[in-house]
Formats: sequence, structure tokens, C-alpha cells
Amino acid sequence: MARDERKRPTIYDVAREAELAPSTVSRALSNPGRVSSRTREHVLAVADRLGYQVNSLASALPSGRTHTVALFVSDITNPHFFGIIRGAEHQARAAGCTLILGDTEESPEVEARNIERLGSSVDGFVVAASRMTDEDIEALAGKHRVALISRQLAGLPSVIVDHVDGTREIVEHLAALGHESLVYLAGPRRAWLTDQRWRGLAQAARRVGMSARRLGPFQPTMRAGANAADVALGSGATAAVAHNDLMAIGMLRRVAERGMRVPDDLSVVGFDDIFGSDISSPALTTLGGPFEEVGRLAVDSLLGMREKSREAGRAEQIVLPSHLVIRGSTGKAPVR
Amino acid sequence: MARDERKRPTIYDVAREAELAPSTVSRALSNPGRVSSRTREHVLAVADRLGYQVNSLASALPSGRTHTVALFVSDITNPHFFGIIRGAEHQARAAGCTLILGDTEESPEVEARNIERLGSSVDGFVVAASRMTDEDIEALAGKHRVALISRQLAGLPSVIVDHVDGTREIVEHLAALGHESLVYLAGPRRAWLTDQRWRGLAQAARRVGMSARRLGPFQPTMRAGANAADVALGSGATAAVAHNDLMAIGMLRRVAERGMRVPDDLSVVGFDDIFGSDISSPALTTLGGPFEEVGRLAVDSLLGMREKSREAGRAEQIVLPSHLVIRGSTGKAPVR
DNA sequence: TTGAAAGCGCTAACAT
DNA sequence: ATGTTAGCGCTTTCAA
Repeated sequence: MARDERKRPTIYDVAREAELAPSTVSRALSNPGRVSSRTREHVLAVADRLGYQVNSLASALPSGRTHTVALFVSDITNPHFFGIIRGAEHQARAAGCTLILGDTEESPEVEARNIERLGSSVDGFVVAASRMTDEDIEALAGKHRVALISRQLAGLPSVIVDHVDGTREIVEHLAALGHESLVYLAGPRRAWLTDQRWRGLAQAARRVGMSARRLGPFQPTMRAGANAADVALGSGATAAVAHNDLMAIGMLRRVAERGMRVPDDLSVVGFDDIFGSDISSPALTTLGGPFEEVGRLAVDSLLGMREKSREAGRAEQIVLPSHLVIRGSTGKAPVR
Repeated sequence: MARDERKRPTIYDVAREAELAPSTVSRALSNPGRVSSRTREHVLAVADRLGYQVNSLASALPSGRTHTVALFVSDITNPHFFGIIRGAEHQARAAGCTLILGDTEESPEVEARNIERLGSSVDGFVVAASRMTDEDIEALAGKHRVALISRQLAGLPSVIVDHVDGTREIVEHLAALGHESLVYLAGPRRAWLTDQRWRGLAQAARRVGMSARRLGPFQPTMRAGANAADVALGSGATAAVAHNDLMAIGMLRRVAERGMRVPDDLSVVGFDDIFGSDISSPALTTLGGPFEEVGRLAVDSLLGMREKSREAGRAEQIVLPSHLVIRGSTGKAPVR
């Protein structure tokens, strides 16, 4: 082990080489404007020549700014989150931050534990589809910067896709096809969206005179979709709205297995417009949304929190428009 | 701002409360065995009572161990990586580490830049489907701990899924169906796997007396699959092996668009067995592999590098078995 | 505008 | 087995 051969240069090396104080180098590097432009350029040149790179750990320690944000999703294998992850990753990178990805595995405990564990080593948390209780989220938000995705909570910044308008669109689409009854195959009880979607569907159904029932809850997976399909088929309804596309695709398959046909015997609608929803057969009618944008905006409002929202009293709650993607899984209601 | 109200307790607080030296607290917390069990328990109790939590940044600075690993994938929206990501996340968490996820967007430049940027703030890098040159990877490995996924390079730990056996299986499957000619729709030139897969296919084809041609390169996306389908159809071959499932699914769709049928007019095979490959119609015949395991093992060998491999002279190169999943996209060769 | 110096919270020799 | 004491590389008052 040589002495100073293999080590990365520090601001001290740059300072010595530039014949300046380390503090000046520090300013030149991260606080331009508080240093004369001549010295700044000099410092930059020397730093470049020496191959200097900031040690982000070292700078995070005294400043408290880690330039890192964490994104937690409830199930990392659900394609629904891909867009969100990508959007978040992009926005984080654009802001000079690093993204940490965590899987909470549908468990509020795992969620809380993992967030706690990261604690001081991130600037904030973006939590997608949190399964925690409102109280726990509020407690969390008291200690850390938090932005929510697919969930709203007073006082916290959030980004969701419009489900009020979306569910209305779904119901009107089904009504136009002659359906008079629908079932909602509910998602997990802890998922905020489960109630929201049900509420939207029920309300819209009422307005158009369609009957609506809520069944479940089910795990939001393809596997659970099989069970959901059986339940839907048994309900006598002509249209089934699944909590998400994973379930809906599982339903499609199960219905076929049982020798029945979509949409002739049952129309099926999903949520999210995930990768795969257009390659199933029939392709899935589903409520899509700009999920990359969701991820991007969530990181954005997390990072921007300090500047305005928080001091302005309340956080911004963003609602992005949803759009119904009509494909082959919905069709005319069977005549009974 | 109160003085010591809102701040998280440090080892100094614990030390004062436990009437010990900070260093003893530090040992008790992270080096048990170098402290009497009585004091250790005492420290633990006090730490617990005070709600102490380590500041991982602060501990990383002097020790150099960040307990963080980075995973880079070439395209974060490719479902192929979901399993790898999940496996890596699990193994990292099991080892008490945090996972940083990076998207290199098929670009060697983005890849190099992002890796460089993280530099000292991670314990090592797992790079999946690197697009960098061997030389650049070697240079990188000289400065950081690196483990490769879906790529082999002498001296570096790696995890791949067996493509030699896999391509043989594909070819024999096609031969058994009476195919006498195949085309390989190649992936990106910079992808190590592109050449490997072609080599395996060509060699296996030679052995069974099948003709084989390589076409492309194509981007490994569904969109590029359309182009690949046209080229494959124009080639006169009866079987097409796509570089990955994304391309293969894109091909399936394009073939149908052109009014031809899979597998009657053309058999199609993919690689990876991604989510979605079994819901397309026809469902895709594809070479699968234990990708969660791949992610897990890659993190594992990265983290274990210091202990044995490195000193034992060379890194372990793990090859996991692949398996051909036969579905509807392959069938008897058309009679010409 | 620049420099000096005191930390950030923890680890790791080196003593004891 | 435990305490003392330097740092790790950077930021940030406070002076000059």
C-alpha cells in the first residue's frame, strides 16, 4: 500500500495545488458566486487536472443534504411501477440525485422498517401505493420529507391519477354497451385506491342506473385474478372491473379456462394499462395514466418541498388525467 | 430551533447515558465480541431507550464501507430485469445493504458516467447487460468492486444463464418440428449476449444440418420487433429466433398485422421468458432462466469478493441453467 | 473575496 | 475489555 498513490484526490489536494484554502475550493465547487470568477476557474481547472471528484458521503455529513431520494413501491414485480420507477429515476438524476429503490412487499411493516432504516441517509421518501395507515404516514412525515404516489393525505404532497373521472368513464363505457350490472373486484384493504375506486364506480353506476357490487378483497396479482374471475362469474354481473391489470389479466385467463368467453359472457376492465395489457387476448380495456410523469412529478415535489409548498402552508396535491383505453375485453352485454 | 430537542441521538448521547466511552459504544454496536457481554447489553438497552439509530453516512466516512450496492441495468422498462432487480434487492437487504438502481439506457456513456458519479458512495457495482467495452469494464474494475450479469470477462465475478445449452435446446426443438432454416434477429452490437447467442445458434444449427443466418442488429424493443418481423419474413426462413422476448412479442404482432400466422407461416422464439410472454397470442416459446437467482447471486458474489475469490486469484463465474419454455409460437415447419 | 478553524457522527489505531 | 485521540472529506460560521 503506497502512501498517496491510489487515493482519490480531495479538496485539500486541490487547495494545495491551487495555492488556496480548502474552504475556498469548497465554495468554488459548490457555491459559485461566493468566489471570484477568476479563482473559480482556476480551481475548476486544477480539480479537473487532478481528476478530483466530490465524495458525496463526506459532503453529506456536515451539510445534511445527501442528494439521494428513496422510492418505495408495494411490489417491485408489478409492471405498473415500471413507468413510475423510470420517471422517478430520470427526475432524480436530472436533479443531481441518486435514487434508492425499495420493495415493501405489500406489507406496512416492511414499509415502515425500511423507511426507518434509511432514515438520515436520504433527503426524502417517495412512497408509491403505501399500505401504511394515515397515522403512521403522518408520523413518518413528521420526521422525514415525504411525497405520496397513488394516495392522498392532507398536508402531504402527492401525485395521483384521476380516478373520479376515470371510474366515471369506465361506467359510462359499460353502460353504452348495454351493461346493467357490474362487480368491482377489490384490491387490498390497506390500499387507499381500493376504496377510492369503489367509491367512484359506485357513484357513477348510481348515476346511470347500473347496479354495482364490491367483492373481495383480493391480492392485486395475476394469481388472485383466477379467484376473482370465479367470483365475478358467480355474481351474475355482466361486467367486471378489476382493481388492477394484473388481476384483470389473471381473470381473462381463468374465464377462458372455464370455457367462457370475454367479452361475450363477461366484460373485463382493469386499471393501469400496464405492459402486457395490450398483448393479452382479448387485449384489455383499462384505465391508463401518465405514470412516468407521476414518478417524475413526485420526485419533483419532494425535492421542491422546502422552497414553497411547505412554507406556503400546504403541499401540492397533483391529480393527473387518466384515460380509458378501450380494447377487446369489453363488449356488448349478453342478452339474458 | 431548540438545542437538542429535535436531533437524533448520537453515540455520544448513548455513551454519556451509559457512562462509557463513545468508542465502547461504537464497538458494542458494530463489533460485538470485542466488548464484554454485560456492557454490550447495557449499551444496547440504553441505545434502544434513547431511540438511537446509526447514521450510516457517518459510519461510512471513516470506515469506507457504505453498505450500499448499485445495480445498473441497460433498460429499466424491460421486464427482463424485474426478476434480476427483485433478486438483487432481496439479497442486498438480507446482507444489510441498500440497493441503488440505475438505468443506463443502452448507452455505454451513460453507464460509465453514472458509475463514475456514484464512485465512492457504494461498496460495489452490479452491472447487468453492460454495453461498455471489455477495456472500459476492466478499467472500471480496477477502481471499484464489480460483478457482471449476462456478461463474462476474465477475472471478474459474473452470473449468466447458460446460453450454450439454451441455444442448443432451441435449435433441436426447431429441428424436431421439421425446420431447416432459421434466422437470428440480433440484438445490439455492444451487447455481449448478441454474439454469444448467435454463436450458440450457429453452432447448434450446423450440427443438426440447419441453415442459420444472422440479421440485424436491432434495438431490443417491441418496436424494433416489427422491423425484425419484416426482415425475418423476407428472409425465407421458417423459424425466427429473436434476441429477446420484447422483440419477439413485437414480431408476433407485426406478423399478424401483415396477415400471416405464427406458427403456421413462421415460428418465433424469444429469450428471457419475461412477464407477458405467456399472455401474448400465441404465447411465446422462449428460453427462460432463474433471473431472481441471477440477481441474488450477483450481489452475493459482489459482497463476498474480498473474502475469497479475489485473493484466491480469480473470481467466480457462475452459469445458471436455462430452460426452454415451449408455447404456441413454435410449430411444425410449413411445407414449401 | 478569501482564510482559519470547528465540527458532522462515526471508526480505528494506539494506549491502558 | 475499555478509554483516548486522531482523523474520514467536506461544509460553514466567523474573522480578516
